Amino acid sequence: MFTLLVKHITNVVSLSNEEIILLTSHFKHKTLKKKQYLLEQGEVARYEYFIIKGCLKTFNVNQAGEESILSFSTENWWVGDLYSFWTGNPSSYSISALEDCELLYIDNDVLETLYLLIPKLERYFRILLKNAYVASQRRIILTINQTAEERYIDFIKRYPDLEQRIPQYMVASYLGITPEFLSKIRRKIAHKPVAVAAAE
Amino acid sequence: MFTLLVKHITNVVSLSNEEIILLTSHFKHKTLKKKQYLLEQGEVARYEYFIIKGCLKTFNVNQAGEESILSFSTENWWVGDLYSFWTGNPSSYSISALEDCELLYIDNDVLETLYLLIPKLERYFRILLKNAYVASQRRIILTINQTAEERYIDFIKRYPDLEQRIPQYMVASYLGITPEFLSKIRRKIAHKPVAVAAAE
DNA sequence: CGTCTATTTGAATGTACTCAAAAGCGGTGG
DNA sequence: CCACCGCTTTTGAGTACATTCAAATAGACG
Repeated sequence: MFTLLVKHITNVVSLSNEEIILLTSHFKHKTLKKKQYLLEQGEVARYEYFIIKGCLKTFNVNQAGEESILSFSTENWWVGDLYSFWTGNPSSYSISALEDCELLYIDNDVLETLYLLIPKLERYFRILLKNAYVASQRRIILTINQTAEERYIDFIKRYPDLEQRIPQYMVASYLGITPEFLSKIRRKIAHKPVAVAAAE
Repeated sequence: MFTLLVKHITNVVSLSNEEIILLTSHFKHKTLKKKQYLLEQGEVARYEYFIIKGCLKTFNVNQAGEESILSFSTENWWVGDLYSFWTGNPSSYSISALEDCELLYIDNDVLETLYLLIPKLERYFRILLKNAYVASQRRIILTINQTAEERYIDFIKRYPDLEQRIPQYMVASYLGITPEFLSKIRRKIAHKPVAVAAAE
């Protein structure tokens, strides 16, 4: 059950067997059916989740009721709202399952105390956070200076697997465009499929 | 010289006097004149900089030669390219001074070894990183589902001081719009200044 | 004062959205 | 097995948001 998780951590920092046992003893297992929620906007986030199987979306619903998808998360990634946990403020995001999911989760307060017992764990999360931060910086640049068509081509190149698993209108929401417009982009690209390959 | 830096760190984690002395002994001081570069796109980032005085921009220049400003940084903030340091890859960003600057900087490799001597330092940077990540998530949501006008109003409310210090065409670049269009937004808002206050 | 850079203005154009409707597609029940 | 239902995707017309290009003003600085 913990294989994927332990592998993911020890790829980044080396842990002793004792540390691995201590660490995994604090995780719990959870399954989630498609469309179920892990976190609802307005709640305070208490847990961080590691995905063994399945796919989830993190999204924000604004005052006008419009949904914006911040991210998709799949196997071998963490999901949760760091901001909410850290500040104790209600979360600005909801998280829900796009497929049936299998997760491991840990209480954020327990995690903080574990940092003291296993300092390398703090390093592991600092490094993950750094990667996530870098990726989001990249996405900002992409969003502010590329057209929707360029962003879509980037998306399917970067996440070819996700493109298969996720309905198109959600991809549109992630890209910040309407489903109608994404449909038109796809039609346009289909007529010159070379462009996608050439963009390598 | 180290007052601001030490204050900033000890606001987040408590350090002993010995730790403070050890830490500050590894920092160097640097001044930068307006328009000088701290890092050029393509270089590998070696240092993290803490800003004592002044203002800088982090930006990317794409193949077409268009500049996109990723962030502005001022007093009491860190600046540097974590991605470049972490991967050893050339940086995708340049950093340059918008005003004469006074900085403290530390070699990233030295910083990594200091983490082992002062574990709390790792916590400090993890927390900073978390805040930076959260802010960039927020900006993504803002960028994908708000119009340029809404983003501009958000910007001047969030960074009223920056608005004064930074030329308008750079604000436009940060917002991902043309300077001409920002000018038109400002004219429009000027006619109904209530909107800005009402958006509180 | 002149020069250089930043900002404003306007017209024409392109990019993306809204609204309405049609077509496609996967289940479910008769 | 087919008919129907609900949901996703596609299409098209009209509109709004944002850009480009060119030119006029305004500001900063030597």
